[in-house]
Amino acid sequence: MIDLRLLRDDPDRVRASQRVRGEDESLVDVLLAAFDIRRAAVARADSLRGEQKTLSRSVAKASPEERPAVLARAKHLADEVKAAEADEAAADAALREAHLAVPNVVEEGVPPGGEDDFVLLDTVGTPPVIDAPKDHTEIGAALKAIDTERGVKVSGPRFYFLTGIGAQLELALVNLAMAQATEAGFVPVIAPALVKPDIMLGTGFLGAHAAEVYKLENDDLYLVGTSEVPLAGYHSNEILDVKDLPLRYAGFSSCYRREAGSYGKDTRGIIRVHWFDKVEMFSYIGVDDAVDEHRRLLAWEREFMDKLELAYRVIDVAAGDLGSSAVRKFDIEAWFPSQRAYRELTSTSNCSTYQSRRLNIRARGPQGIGPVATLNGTLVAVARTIACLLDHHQQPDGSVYVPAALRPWLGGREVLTAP
RNA sequence: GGAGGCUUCGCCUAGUCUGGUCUAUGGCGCCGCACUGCUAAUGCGGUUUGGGUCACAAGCCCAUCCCGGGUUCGAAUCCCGGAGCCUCCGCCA
Repeated sequence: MIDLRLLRDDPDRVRASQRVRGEDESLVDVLLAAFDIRRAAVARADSLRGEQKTLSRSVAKASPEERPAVLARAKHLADEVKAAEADEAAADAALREAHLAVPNVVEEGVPPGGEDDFVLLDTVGTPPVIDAPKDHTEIGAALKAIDTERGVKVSGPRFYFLTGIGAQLELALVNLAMAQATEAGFVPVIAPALVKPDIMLGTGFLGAHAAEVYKLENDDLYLVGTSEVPLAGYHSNEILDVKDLPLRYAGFSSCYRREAGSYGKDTRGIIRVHWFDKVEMFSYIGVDDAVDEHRRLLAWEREFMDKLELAYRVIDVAAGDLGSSAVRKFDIEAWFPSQRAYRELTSTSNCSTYQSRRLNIRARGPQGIGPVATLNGTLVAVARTIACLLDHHQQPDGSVYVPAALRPWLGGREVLTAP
């Protein structure tokens, strides 16, 4: 939900944001109009209610002779109030709808355009040169680490079992990520993967990407696609203390994605799956510090990539490819030798006050109560990272090299070999 | 799943039976001022949140007593529905 004051003061900035996102500029004017209509409706209902209050108080004081007349007037006024309140409610609903339809106002400097219009910020490491590289599905099967066949048998396409060293690899990655996050001052959190509708709506996932989300109809709950959702909801309807900011959480949870509209994409292996586990960084921070915090989240993501000894690049995602909550997004893409391509492994977004407004999260400081910014960043999306590790660190003899940082969590193993 | 109790502006609490300055009482905490070598104590004042008007000030106005409806000129208070918490019973791990 964008700041309506910003909209009123500088509607052109919001229009410009819509333009670089490739979205409808007229939504801005719809929102402006809805805002004006609501303000007028509120003013009218307020003043009628005020009159009614005064009049109804005078009923008790009225003498028996004047009472019938006063009552008659009061009754009439009560009808007017009722009508005005109905108008007010309708104007409120219209404003809300228009408000939800406008995505966050992008940060200055975000590249315009769509998926292919990203700007390359950095390239790290040298992609390994491998003769006839195998992909992670083949390697994972040989190591008895990934069982996609039985995943499909039991749960359907885009499901898998991690077994043996594969299961251990997940635990190792999660432990490594959690250790790094904890050392950086994040509070480790195990978060629920099912949330209520208002939380899902508040984080902005029921907008353009609603088709991506699993819903449990019988229970009116959603399966989260990332622990960003429960971590954003964690402080919903709360007034935080500015002294406590930034609040940083590292959430571990399972993540569920319908992958609607990605038919035929990455059908092999565990790069694109309906369920995976993830450690996500989440920050609540003062509005003025959000841009710096975004850079810090990116730095922590890079630190983790470095620990995994992967060749990767960092991109500044174009406006049209941002989620509705984000003002800016940086992705880290790691090298997959079997695909001869960089593929997204982590992603960090600055959501400024978009989520906190929807979720009613504020902070109290010396200057009173004000908005807070929320930001998120992936530390490790386990399945895809395992896929990358197997692919990237495969050896000619079929074994897989274990990055030094991961070894303590794998009983000191330096290579993974078939059991 | 069954029975009962509870939910008031940070926390605790008065008020609900008997609808009308409830424009919500008091305490704790917090903020400011005064007093005092310092601290503490004491005294005085302030302290829900959101919205409208407006300069995003002050002031004024509206809403807010778990949520949603209803009755009424008027609801914290009466009626209906829902949620959450607690206790007991049942069931399950």
